[in-house]
Amino acid sequence: MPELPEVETVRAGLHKLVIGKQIASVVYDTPKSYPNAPADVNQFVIGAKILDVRRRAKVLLIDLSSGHTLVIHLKMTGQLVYIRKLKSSVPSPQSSVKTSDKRLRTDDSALEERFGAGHPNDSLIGQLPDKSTRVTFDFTDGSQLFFNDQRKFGWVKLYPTVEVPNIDFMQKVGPEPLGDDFSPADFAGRLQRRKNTNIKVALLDQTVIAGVGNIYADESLWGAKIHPSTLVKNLSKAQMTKLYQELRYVLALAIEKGGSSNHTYVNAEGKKGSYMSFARVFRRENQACPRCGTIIVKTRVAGRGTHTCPKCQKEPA
DNA sequence: CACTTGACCTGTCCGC
DNA sequence: TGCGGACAGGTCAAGT
Repeated sequence: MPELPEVETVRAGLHKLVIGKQIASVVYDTPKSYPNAPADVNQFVIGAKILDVRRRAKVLLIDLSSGHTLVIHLKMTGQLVYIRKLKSSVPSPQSSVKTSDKRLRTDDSALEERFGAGHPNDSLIGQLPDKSTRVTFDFTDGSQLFFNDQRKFGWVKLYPTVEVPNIDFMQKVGPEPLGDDFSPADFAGRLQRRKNTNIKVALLDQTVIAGVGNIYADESLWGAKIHPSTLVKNLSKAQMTKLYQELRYVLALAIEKGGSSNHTYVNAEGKKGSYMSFARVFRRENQACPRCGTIIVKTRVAGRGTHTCPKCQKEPA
């Protein structure tokens, strides 16, 4: 799920929902999900209020009144789901339906039904925590925030707020591609760090540019008519500028659409993203290229599933 | 060094 | 219907 637009969507949703809330208790499954000492969690999280929710690259930063910050990486399958407390908590009739039920996962009308009334996540009351829940934050007003992560790659970590800029990751990560001060020249300059590798690898390298993952790498390369295997050093200045424009375009569009989602994904506000219906190559193999009608192919570049139009994106010799 | 591969996990899908 | 294998939107560590 989460690349820059998805994490930004979660951030914006959380910002609306949890600022000012006070954390009453925290439950987590293993130290892997929350690698701080339990004593630190007790001292700096319990009782603290949420001051701000920020994002850098694909990482979420939740600033607490204790002077500490929760740093959260969702990796492949992480979600942050907020559930408010209902005045009278009536179990949803849907709650008896297992989430493994295919109809619930794929049928939009079922999702509409689930998210129809009140806060979109109200119908999840009683369904969380579930087996994917790694961390649960209980707020003093009875509402809850769940960190769910099927594949257990993600993590939550607590740092003193003033130390966050010094975290190794923060030191190394590249600039925000949507930043006002990020120019085509900056982009071309950063790419020179990886001039001997192919452009897809360079886009996915977080130290070159922050926040690009497999979806938006494929989408932007298609937009710029550049084959993912093209070596960075063989890109013309015009191609780099075009790629810069396309990258900014797809990232901004995806944020506007609430990110990408297939079936079950919902953000903190319980809304689905709709970028996938705008995707032009990603997961559209065997379908027509929207530009020229050629059948889109799926290959493997840099060990990642890669979608291209064989006509628009000429493979280097 | 720079680049590639495997590992981390669980779940789903596809072919036999 | 069951079972093995490949694959999934991310990043590290280890290997070449």
